[in-house]
Amino acid sequence: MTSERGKKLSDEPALRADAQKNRELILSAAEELFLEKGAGVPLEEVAKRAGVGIGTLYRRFPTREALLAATSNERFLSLAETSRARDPDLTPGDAIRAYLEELARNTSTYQSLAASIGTVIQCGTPGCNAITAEGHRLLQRGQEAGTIRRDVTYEDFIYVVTAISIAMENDRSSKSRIGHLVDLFLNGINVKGSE
Amino acid sequence: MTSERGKKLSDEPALRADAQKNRELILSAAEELFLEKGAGVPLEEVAKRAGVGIGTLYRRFPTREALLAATSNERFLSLAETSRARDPDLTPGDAIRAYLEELARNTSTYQSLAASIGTVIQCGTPGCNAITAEGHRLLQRGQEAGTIRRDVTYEDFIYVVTAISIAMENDRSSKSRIGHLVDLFLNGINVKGSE
DNA sequence: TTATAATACGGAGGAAGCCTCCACTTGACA
DNA sequence: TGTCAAGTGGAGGCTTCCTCCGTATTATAA
Repeated sequence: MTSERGKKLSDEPALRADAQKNRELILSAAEELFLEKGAGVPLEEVAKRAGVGIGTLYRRFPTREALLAATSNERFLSLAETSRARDPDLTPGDAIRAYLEELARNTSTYQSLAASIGTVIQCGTPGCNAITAEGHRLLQRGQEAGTIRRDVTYEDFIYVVTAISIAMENDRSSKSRIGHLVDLFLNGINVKGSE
Repeated sequence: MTSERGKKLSDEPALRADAQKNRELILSAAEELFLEKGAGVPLEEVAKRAGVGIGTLYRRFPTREALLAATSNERFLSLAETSRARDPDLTPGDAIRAYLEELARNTSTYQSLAASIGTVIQCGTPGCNAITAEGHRLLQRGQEAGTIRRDVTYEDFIYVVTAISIAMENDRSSKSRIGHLVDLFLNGINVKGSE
């Protein structure tokens, strides 16, 4: 729903040592449980596994999305980094293909994350910012090269990732369909039906 | 989640008069509240507005999805009917475009319906069956005409409708983007980038 | 009609989650 | 070592879900 909370910009006053430790306990408990039971796992269960009170969890991560963004932070950073690194070797279209496939695969890491990935990705963590910036960059590059339709927006990327991730959730066996679905979209956004 | 419940096939033993009346009271209360407050409205509130007990509501509609499918029944029937009727006047691609746009618009009728439309549409009501059959028909027609890629499935239609509807919910201003997003998808599933 | 059996009703109540609030504890720093 | 801002935790209030079962109503057979 909302997404204006969970500001994780670096104007933060630096955590006290114990708080920092708890933050990390919460993050690894959350990571475990999201993997085991999906993004909808009761937050009380996360707090319990982390060995902290529920109040502590909520103070640090005011929303579930903030916690999801935090546990995804490193994956997002590395995804953006990888994308930037391989960029010179690929055509604009192939770079976008790789980006979308990885983002979709990533979103399928936690069951039930799909529907909220659009919100999560706006949480303002370094990872979220990096991945968003990289997406914009790839899109712009593709459009400047004249191979991507001008009316495509970055939001379209997110919609596609959402659709694909939902598909993955409904049919676990279809991991291989990520490529197929990205393909359809790419075929759609190309200026000419190249492929 | 599950979707095996809520069988609405006509092997039902016919409702008693009072039960039939209550069923209708529930349906109109639900329709009102879904419109006012979205598909996530508390079912107890629906029961209250209908003037029946919560137990009665659950006996008639074992899941929220069953209730959603029931309130959508007539819209689905008419959507399928309309699609069938205009079919001869349109190319296969345009018929699919119209179908997807209307289904997406329809799904945006109730706020928060998007995420579960895939489940709702499998509930087995006459409307659900009609709309599913029509989608399969359109897809097959397009593929036989050679204008739609062979590797596209009906599930792809549902994923796209889901993603578009989620997009609508996240960004109220983008009602007009339905056409754009359907367009990208269609451009993608065409054998050649026709358009 | 009336009796009776199958249907249906309704809402109390237990379970689960969410999130806030605040009395108490602890770390940082002078 | 004293001070106090920062941090803690979990009780408790709230919402929603859904089941269960004693009571009530309808259909039908006699």
